[in-house]
Amino acid sequence: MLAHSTANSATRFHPSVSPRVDDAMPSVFSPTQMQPLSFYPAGAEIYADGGRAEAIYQVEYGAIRVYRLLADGRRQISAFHLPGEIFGFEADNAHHFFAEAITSTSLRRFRLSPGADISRDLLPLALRSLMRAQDHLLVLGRHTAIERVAAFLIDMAERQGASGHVDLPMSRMDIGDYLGLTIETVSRVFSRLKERKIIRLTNSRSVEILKWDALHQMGE
Amino acid sequence: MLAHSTANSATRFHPSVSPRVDDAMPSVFSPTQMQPLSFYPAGAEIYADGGRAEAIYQVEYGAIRVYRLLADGRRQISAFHLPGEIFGFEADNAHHFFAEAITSTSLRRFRLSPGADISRDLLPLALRSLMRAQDHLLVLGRHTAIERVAAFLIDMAERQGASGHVDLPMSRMDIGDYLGLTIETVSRVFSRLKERKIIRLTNSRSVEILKWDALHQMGE
DNA sequence: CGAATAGTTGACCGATGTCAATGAAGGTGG
DNA sequence: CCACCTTCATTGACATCGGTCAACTATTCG
Repeated sequence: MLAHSTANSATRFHPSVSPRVDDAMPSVFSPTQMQPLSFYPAGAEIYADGGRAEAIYQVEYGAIRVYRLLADGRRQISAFHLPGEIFGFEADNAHHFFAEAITSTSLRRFRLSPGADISRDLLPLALRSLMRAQDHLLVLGRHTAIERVAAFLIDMAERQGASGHVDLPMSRMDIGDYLGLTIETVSRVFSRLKERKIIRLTNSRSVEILKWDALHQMGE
Repeated sequence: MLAHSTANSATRFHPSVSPRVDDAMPSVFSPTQMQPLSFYPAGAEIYADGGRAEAIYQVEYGAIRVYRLLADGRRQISAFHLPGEIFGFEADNAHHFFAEAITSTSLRRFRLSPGADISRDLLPLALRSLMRAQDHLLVLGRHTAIERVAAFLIDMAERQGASGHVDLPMSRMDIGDYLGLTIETVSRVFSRLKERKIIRLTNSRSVEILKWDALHQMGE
């Protein structure tokens, strides 16, 4: 029942810090708190369960997975994060998750200085994160395999601008560990969706949605 | 695959409002925002999906279930709330869940006036709620039936003071809809735990934990 | 006391997991 | 640039956990 074999083999990588400030992505925080960008290669660890939580992160480009591990290796990915999205809040000052770069990724880091009160900025982000987690609870608790994959594809499509084309930076194993399925089941569901002409795969990481309505019907 | 048959039969009940202010339960909010108590009989609706969200609630006594419904009747309970706990935050000003009293319940209601900034008070509550949702994600995504029930019992025990005795105000169907299982599976798991002398049932709603360690081993 | 509701138990079934083989894609060194 | 190797994805055969359907029991509420 090992969900994956290389969970702890993620390269512990000291991120190189760029002095460049990219202003293309508007930040939710004041410019005074602006931080330089940090780069992480694919698989690099952003933070680990048990570490001190003293910052939150915004994805500049690339993609992040945030997950927990059980003692026997089962893994639950609680969220993926795409460009513009902010992650890393905790209820106390310790991390309770692992966060890793899925592909080559650049992050902006915002220190949470103990004095400053940024609850006004943080609350809407925390609430959005809560809503997303609760949406995901419904998927994991009450959706079938094909419904889970449909919901996942719709979500990814919407977060990427809702064009017909969806990029999947993550592996089948990542998708399985996000949806509570095995890689085989994820793969079979993709095949069934292809058969039914609901999606088309350019390659295994690039999906074209052909029947948006059919997908919506399953996914929610 | 109907998860329950009476989801929408919850009595729409106009709560009677008591003028009494109970000061036994310390509030997280300033006394000026103190509200009188509202009483709800078992099954009464606190709020419904789609309604305006203009308050949050603290349980005085009793128990609450917060859930979503799918079109075909499948239900996912995202949380139970016990005395002292606060629920009802939303990312926008609309509810995206149903909330019902499980047993006869009393709530304190805190209006969220549009002007006042209570993000300082709300943030830690929202973060705690987020953590709980993420804990539950792991249970639904990667735990077996027996592990789910074990985790549930541990959680309920800890929230009730972690003595050996656990009160379950909710039905087997509620537990199933919380854990992503059917009532039959929940019942069978309880029986297996009884067989193995890990728990004892005084009656179906009252559990005594006999082997805390065995339960912990399964539940996390 | 009787009816309705909730819970338990059993037999069987099916969706998804497991194990294994094959195919496709991407990275590396010659 | 190609050949090899490694990793990832797909597909098939089979096993299993939990769901479904049904009968029975226990509890609660008129």
